Amino acid sequence: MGKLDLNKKQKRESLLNTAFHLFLTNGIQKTTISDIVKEAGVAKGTFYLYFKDKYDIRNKLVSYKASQLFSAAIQALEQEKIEVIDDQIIFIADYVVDRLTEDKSLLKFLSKNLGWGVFKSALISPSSSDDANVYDSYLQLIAASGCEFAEPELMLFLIIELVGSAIYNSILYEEPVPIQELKPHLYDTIGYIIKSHKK
Amino acid sequence: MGKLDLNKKQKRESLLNTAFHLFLTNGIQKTTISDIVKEAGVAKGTFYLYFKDKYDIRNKLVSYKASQLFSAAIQALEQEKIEVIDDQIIFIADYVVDRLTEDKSLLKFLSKNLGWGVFKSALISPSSSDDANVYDSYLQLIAASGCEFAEPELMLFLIIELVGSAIYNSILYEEPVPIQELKPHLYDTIGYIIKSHKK
Amino acid sequence: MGKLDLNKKQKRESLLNTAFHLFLTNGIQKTTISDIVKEAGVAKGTFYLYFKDKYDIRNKLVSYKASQLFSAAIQALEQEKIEVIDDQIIFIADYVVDRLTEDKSLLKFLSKNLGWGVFKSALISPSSSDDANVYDSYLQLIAASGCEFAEPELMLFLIIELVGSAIYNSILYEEPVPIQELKPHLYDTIGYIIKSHKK
Amino acid sequence: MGKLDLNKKQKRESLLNTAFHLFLTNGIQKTTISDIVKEAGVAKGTFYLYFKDKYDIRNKLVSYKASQLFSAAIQALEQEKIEVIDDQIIFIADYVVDRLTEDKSLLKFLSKNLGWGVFKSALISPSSSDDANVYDSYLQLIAASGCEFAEPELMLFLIIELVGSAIYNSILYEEPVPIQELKPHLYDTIGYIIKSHKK
DNA sequence: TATGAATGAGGGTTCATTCAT
DNA sequence: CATGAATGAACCCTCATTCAT
Repeated sequence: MGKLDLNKKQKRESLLNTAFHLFLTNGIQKTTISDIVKEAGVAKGTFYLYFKDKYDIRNKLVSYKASQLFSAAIQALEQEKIEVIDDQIIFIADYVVDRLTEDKSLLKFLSKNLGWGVFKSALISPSSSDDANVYDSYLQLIAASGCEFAEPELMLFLIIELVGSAIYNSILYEEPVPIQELKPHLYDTIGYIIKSHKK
Repeated sequence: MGKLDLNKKQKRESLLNTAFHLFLTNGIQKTTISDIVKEAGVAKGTFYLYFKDKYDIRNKLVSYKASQLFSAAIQALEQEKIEVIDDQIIFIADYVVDRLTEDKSLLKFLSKNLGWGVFKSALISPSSSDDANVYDSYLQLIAASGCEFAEPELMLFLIIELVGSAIYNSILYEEPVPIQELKPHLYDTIGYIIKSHKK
Repeated sequence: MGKLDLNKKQKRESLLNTAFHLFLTNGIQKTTISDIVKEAGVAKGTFYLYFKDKYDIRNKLVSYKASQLFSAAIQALEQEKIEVIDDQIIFIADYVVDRLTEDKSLLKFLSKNLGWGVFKSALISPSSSDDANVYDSYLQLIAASGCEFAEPELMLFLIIELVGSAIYNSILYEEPVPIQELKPHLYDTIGYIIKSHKK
Repeated sequence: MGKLDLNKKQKRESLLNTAFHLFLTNGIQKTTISDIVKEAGVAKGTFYLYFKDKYDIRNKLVSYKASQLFSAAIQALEQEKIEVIDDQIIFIADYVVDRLTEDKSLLKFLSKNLGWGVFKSALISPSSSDDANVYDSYLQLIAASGCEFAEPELMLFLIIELVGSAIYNSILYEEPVPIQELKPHLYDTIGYIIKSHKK
């Protein structure tokens, strides 16, 4: 990779990092392209060499951050010796919940922008080629579980939607209960969803 | 009520209706105050006599529309002879889901703006005094059910979040499955959540 | 004076007092008619029954307050036993300076709006008929002094302009020197102006 | 200086000239940014690349014009063979008064906006680096005069305030006397102020 | 590739004034 | 006399986007 290419990559990275930082701090609406390029230290026109507009860079960030989060969860799972698929999935959910409890800005950012559509496309075709394909890992877990599931995709969908939307208020506003109190009910329900999908 | 007061109420209603219509058609971001007043047939300054800004009118609409929707569901329930609390709640959920399936614009509008916080405040203290207090009705159902529930609020929260977020993709994009296919799983899970909260 | 007339007069007074208070607090530019009527407790239309616009009420206030200030100075002079005209004028100047040092808001208000034109018309034809004619009092002082002055009006003009503009920075910003330090130079110069006008 | 920089400077100048012209013609309050950019032939946004708001451009103009005026007076003084400091200062005052008598718009503009604070900062730190420091020139005159003065700054302050405020009505409204009639009294008083500050 | 000055439509908001009640 | 809802022109300012360098 030549020096110029490196420079190019650095500019892009700088824009991505800066945008992420500003999105978390001030929200997407209140972040302007001017803000991003000023903090990234590049000229305004340069932004348009790499991204179509503000929402282009947002989508790329959502994909990247979601992919990163789930990859880390799966890696952590591999360190553990959890055999049962039910427990494996709950472990991943718990990992993600904990991570988002620590990083509330990330929670806000992902919750507001991560629908099932973005989620699937993000995890199936990760932005960087060397990133793992998270959805594949999920299917492998299922396959290796020894159980058969009627509709694994639907099952994942239900879990994701339940968790994704319930933790938002619980973590940010402790409403209707704090996250630690919510967890048992959440994981209990996840357990039921999994069980009910087993053939 | 004098003629003037009547006129005032009409202006307000006109603004609310117009704003609702434009929010559904073009989205909130792309709807400007100019658009609203132009279509409502009032002067720009008049808007500011009734609402603080665009988000004030949105919040009032969300409250009003959500309250309306759930009130209708509860009224419909009263026409039926459903005894068991589990079935009553699922009936309400089903009524709401059907209504939102018919009116996808309303689905979009409410889904994007109706978090648990807004939801509760909307249903507990409805904007119009003659509106029913939906949350009270829920508590009455619980009380009349003959069962005791550990945490009825948390139970409702889980159901609302699960349904509210899952139906969005299913209705609008038939992803991962169309709503008719999703329903059995959804109501099955709701049933489990209710059961697990019974003392 | 009938009850209705009294009410009328009260409304007018209320508007004047409120406007004065708001002009001092927020400045004239930033005071709106809405602010005035809201604080005065009358309807918006009522304002236009008494005053043409914001600048009409300002002019009336400037006249009134200036007239009041100088009348008080002349009254205070009459309590003293000062014989010489030079000392009499300096006494008046000193009284006014002290009063404006205490009430910096009044200083700002008058300094910004009291040119020689407004000043003369204010003091020659006071708003209320029972108010003293300050300029007449000045001429009487001159007449009673036993001295003859070449151009008493010009003399007063020079004194007013010198004092009026010099004390502004001195009182408000202590620039270039605090008012107590400025006074001797000021009164010394006034003394010279008077002396040089004596025939 | 590149072509771009030149263009930039021209835009800025164009805005300054246009604003000055409009401020004189219509007053500052009634001049809008729209007016300025329209007449300057640039886009609205361009204004904000060079100035913060209307008052920013006004302050820069006041500084610039005042600096220009006094520099010219000092240059004119250098052409003359006036030895005595008293006469030198009166020469400068007279030059300024004559200039403002010719250009009544400039008189209005400076009188309304040139307090002692603005004045000093304008003349001590001129906007353009190649502009003379007028206040320094004044101090040099004092130093070269052979006299010692107790408080030269205070002396200048008194003269400036007296002249600055007295000529306004005299030039514009010939009140209480036309400027030619006022001059002898004015310069007489200035002479006294100078004399009284000599040690 | 990279720049950043320039654009200008259009956003939200204010407020003096009117007039039917 | 008094009201205050309604007006709507006009304001300031932002900011995504372009394009000559």
